[in-house]
Amino acid sequence: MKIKNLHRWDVTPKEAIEIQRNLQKRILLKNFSKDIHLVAGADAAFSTLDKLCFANVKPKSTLSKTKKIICQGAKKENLVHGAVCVFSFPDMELVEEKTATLPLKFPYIPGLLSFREGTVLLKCFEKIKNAPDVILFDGQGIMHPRKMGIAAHLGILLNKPAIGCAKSYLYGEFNLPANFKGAFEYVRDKNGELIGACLRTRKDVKPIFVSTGHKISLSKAIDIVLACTKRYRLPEPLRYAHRLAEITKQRYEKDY
DNA sequence: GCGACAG
DNA sequence: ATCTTGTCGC
Repeated sequence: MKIKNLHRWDVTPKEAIEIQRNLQKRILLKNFSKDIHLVAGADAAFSTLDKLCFANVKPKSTLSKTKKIICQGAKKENLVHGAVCVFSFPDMELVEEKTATLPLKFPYIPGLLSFREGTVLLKCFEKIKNAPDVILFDGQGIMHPRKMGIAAHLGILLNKPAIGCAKSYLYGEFNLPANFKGAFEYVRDKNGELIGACLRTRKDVKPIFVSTGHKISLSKAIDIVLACTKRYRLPEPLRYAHRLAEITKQRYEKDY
C-alpha cells in the first residue's frame, strides 16, 4: 500500500502535538466507503529484552588480569512488533497478514499513542498487497482530546477509511449503554459535539469505544464493527492482529 | 493545584 | 502494554 509522507516520526512529545494539530484539518468524516469486501485489523505488541554485553570482572588479586565476560542485564532493548491482517467481509476469512518489528523510540503518553505504534504499523501496511476498504485500529479515532487518535492519524496517511476501536476510555462524556449486544450511547466532547459511541459488542461484557478515524461516518463504523464481531468482545480482525503481533514478539524472544 | 489518562 | 494465580462459568 502507498503511504503519504506528511511528517517526521523522530519527534518530541511537544512536536507530536503540533503535528496532530496540523493533521487534524485533514480528517474527513463523510462516508467514502462504497462496497466493502476487505477489512483490515492493526495492532502492536511490545517486548523488553536483556541485551547481551561485555563487562569487566575485577581481579581478586593484583596478580590476575582483568577479564572480559559476556553478561546480561546491563542494557535493555525495547522493541515494538506490528501486525496487520486483511479479512474478507462479511465472511471474516483471512486473506493476508504482514508483520514488522522496530526499535521502540517513543514513550507511552496518553493522547500520543500513534507516535509509539504508528511507525511499525505503517511498515506492515507497506507490505500489504490487498488494499482493504476499511481499517480497524486498536485505539481511538476522533474520540480524542485533539480529535487525532491513531485511527484518524493512520487513516489520513494511508488515505483509507479507518475506525477507532478502543478497549477503554480516553476522552469524552457519555452514559453506559444497556446490557445487550448492539446497544450503544453516543459520546460527546465538552461542547456537546458528537465524537463517537460507547458500544456493547456482547451481553455482560464491558463496552468498547468506537469512533470515526477517517473517511467514514459513525453509524457506518458501528455497523462494520458489529458485523465483524462474532463471539468475542473485539471484532475478528483486531483479535487476529493482536494474536499475530504477540506471536511475532514471541519469535523474537525465542531467537534471542 | 488536582484528577484523568487509548496501548 | 506487561507483570502474574486462581477462579467463575459455559
